[in-house]
Amino acid sequence: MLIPFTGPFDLITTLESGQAFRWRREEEWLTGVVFDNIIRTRRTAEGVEFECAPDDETAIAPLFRDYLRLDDDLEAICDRIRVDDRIGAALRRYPGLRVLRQEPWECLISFICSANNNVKRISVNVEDIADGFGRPLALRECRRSAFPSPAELAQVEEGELRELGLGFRAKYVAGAARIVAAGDLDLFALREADYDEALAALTTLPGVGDKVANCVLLMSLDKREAFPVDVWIDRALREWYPEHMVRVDGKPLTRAAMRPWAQAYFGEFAGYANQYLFQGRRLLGRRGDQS
DNA sequence: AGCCAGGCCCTCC
DNA sequence: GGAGGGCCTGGC
Repeated sequence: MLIPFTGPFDLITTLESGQAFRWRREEEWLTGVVFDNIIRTRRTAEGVEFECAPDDETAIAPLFRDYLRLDDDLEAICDRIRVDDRIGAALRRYPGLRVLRQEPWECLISFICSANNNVKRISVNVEDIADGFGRPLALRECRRSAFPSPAELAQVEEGELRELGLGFRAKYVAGAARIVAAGDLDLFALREADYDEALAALTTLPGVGDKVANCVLLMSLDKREAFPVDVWIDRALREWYPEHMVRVDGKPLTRAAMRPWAQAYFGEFAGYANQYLFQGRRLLGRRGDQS
């Protein structure tokens, strides 16, 4: 089925930008698991082509379109965040890169798993959680698993998660699952809450600090002003905005201070700026200079 | 061998 | 509020 779309959108770059961890690529095709479906998709000149299972494509199409945020006016957003030539260079380098609108629950657990971890192993962790405790899915010869619901994951012991290789994150995942499953935190309700309230709610969860919370807020809870500061953003800002990264006493800004600075500097779509800065700096490598 | 990976949490100042 | 250290695991 085709989702018609002729605007700016780079499907491969977006799905491989480290926002989501379950997409796998073969040539121009990407296969992932969203909305309890295996989805196989590619970009064409006419739009986004996809097939899915087990649900009907007509049922999944609007959800998948929403997931890809095709209704966001990307050019207008980029115009808003292009406040200098430094962010401007990153915007030019990755045309069509979008921020996803993911499922909050999986997004939350994924980024709890991201703590002091690398993208490759995060992907393995998330896949192992699904294979271990989620429903099996099939699309043609492809076999994957749905991401387990809060109720399903809440029944899993920390020890079982450690056996999967989650390490110290196992305790956080198990703890967060129990809280969400118990109804003590309604993730979807946070889409209606304002940024500060949603941030405060998320950071009550174990394993969720400012960085993880901002990832979940940006990538699944509609808070486009969210600005997660990780090691890559830390490097990007210090290298590209050095004059703004020193306090009046001469000491460097802490990460806690970098976020509000960036939100004020880039404005209401700071999260989009974050994604372009992240992409730009991450692809330079650990010690790479800008070139 | 040692450091690093999309941090969080706890302790101490 | 801010600095420092520990933490599972795997790769280079």
